[in-house]
Amino acid sequence: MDTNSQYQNPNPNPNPNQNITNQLFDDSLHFEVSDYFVFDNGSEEDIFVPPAENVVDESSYSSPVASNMVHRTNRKKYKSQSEFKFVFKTKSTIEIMDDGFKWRKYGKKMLKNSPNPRNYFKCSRDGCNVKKRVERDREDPRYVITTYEGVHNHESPNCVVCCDNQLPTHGLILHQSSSLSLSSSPML
DNA sequence: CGGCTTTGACCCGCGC
DNA sequence: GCGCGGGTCAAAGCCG
Repeated sequence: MDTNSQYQNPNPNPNPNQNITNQLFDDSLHFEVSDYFVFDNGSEEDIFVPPAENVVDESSYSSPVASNMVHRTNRKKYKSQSEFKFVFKTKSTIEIMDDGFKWRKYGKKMLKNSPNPRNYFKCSRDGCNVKKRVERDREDPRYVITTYEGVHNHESPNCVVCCDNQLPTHGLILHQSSSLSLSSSPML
């Protein structure tokens, strides 16, 4: 992995879908972030929270600790693990959006009671254990549900604007690559 | 040839 | 205790 090239390339995503992504965004931003949810204990698995409950709990901002990341030797912590989690739902025609970070896909799973597969990604940066899950809303396939777990310990390769007035540690970040990312901690 | 995706198998938490 | 279901691993194949 040539990590240096990531930082030089404003659009590091090698995914073939990237071409589609850029095309879509060039074509009048066919997506919108509809909802987002923040969980800090990994205790909430049901991401289909009614919109009225889409409240960002300020307690979630209490300094996410990277050391809570699951070590490979302690695999299968699952729901009991305590690490930062951020879920948001996006109205999009594509599933894999470029959020500025470089992800490696490591799994795909068909879920029960859902016609759509769930895709599993890890941040490909060495030492960064952030994970991301992407799936289509089983109730409304027009929406893509993205779940971030963990905290990036590095800066996004192509961060342009950080709007963090209301989200002190989880700012929305716009990228040159035409989409957005959600930063779960102060960039290190 | 290196990096990435795919995919089947395995692992383990949780509910019954 | 058992089975189900979700998360992860890792080998194989693909692609630039």
